[in-house]
Amino acid sequence: MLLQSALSRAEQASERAEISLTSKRKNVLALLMAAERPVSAYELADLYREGFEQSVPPMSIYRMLDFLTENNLAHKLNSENKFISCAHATCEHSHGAPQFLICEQCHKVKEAAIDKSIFIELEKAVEKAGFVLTNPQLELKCLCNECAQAGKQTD
Amino acid sequence: MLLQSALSRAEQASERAEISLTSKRKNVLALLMAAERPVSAYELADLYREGFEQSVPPMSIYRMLDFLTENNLAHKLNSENKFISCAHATCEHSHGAPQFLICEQCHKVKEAAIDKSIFIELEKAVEKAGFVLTNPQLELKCLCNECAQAGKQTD
DNA sequence: GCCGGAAATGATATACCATATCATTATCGG
DNA sequence: CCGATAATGATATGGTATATCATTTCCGGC
Ligand SMILES: [Zn+2]
Ligand SMILES: [Zn+2]
Ligand SMILES: [Zn+2]
Ligand SMILES: [Zn+2]
Repeated sequence: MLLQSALSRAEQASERAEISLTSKRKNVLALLMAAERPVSAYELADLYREGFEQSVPPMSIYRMLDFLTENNLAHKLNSENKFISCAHATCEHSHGAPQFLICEQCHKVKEAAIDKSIFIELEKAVEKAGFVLTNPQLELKCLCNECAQAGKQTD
Repeated sequence: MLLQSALSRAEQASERAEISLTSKRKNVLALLMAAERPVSAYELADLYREGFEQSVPPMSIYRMLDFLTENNLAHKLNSENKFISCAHATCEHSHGAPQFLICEQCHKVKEAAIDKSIFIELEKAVEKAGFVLTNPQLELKCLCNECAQAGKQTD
């Protein structure tokens, strides 16, 4: 079961991060990991009820998500109003500026670090325009190869 | 009055674009231009009532915004759930992939074209990850120089 | 000018996302 | 055990977005 392996991964992450990952936070993280796609806070509340047979109010989910995102165990996709587990939640990989490739068709998301050279060029361009980059997170609307392929056939 | 000059600019834009820019759409565009910052559809409904002494339901505002964004006269900032007039609404400048620098402090926004070399590198990186860039629009959380300066003093 | 279809707008309902606030419970060192 | 702090629950409310059907406006053909 996906949830099972996600749980053990969340366990590992919890041990690595020296932070108070309570059982509910861990469960929310596990649900995010099992989802493998962005989910909303309200969806998580539903998933929690179904997966753990306990009702958790959305308000609490939001707070747990705050915690998880502050600790880079999860991310918020601002352009989607959804959340996703960090691709590096289970490795010690230090967390740089993330970049999300979002398939507009199947909503699969791939997280990667922003390419170093791109990052530097971006910073330069921003500075030139009279701004300072503070919280770089790129969310790029794409098609995954599968969906791009499928699209071509029906064109 | 800002609205007045925005109206004439909207007029120009309307003439340039060979599209059916109705008077209400033009008014919404004028309001966006006068705002000079991102505004929500519901804010626009309020502004419309105040500015033109006529009540327009949010639903209609959304539709007019759809039209304006489809024709690159306005843009939606997906990460803010707000709308902004296109910086090139009044020039014949063909519209490439836009990039928005958003001041997290004062919410000023600057629109610029994505730097060509950055765009190419982005496309390469995306392709390498098994995706195809479809609708490139960068929304970068920044501080404008004024706010960055102000921030330093109070640190 | 009248007519009929298409486009635009209005009206209403509803779903979904997010936060504010106060109450309650869990946790932990002393 | 106590008191402080952190975490969670409960409730209310606000903000954003869409679905659907009704009405009006616009425009070309007659
Ligand atoms: Zn991450
Ligand atoms: Zn896909
Ligand atoms: Zn533009
Ligand atoms: Zn600023």
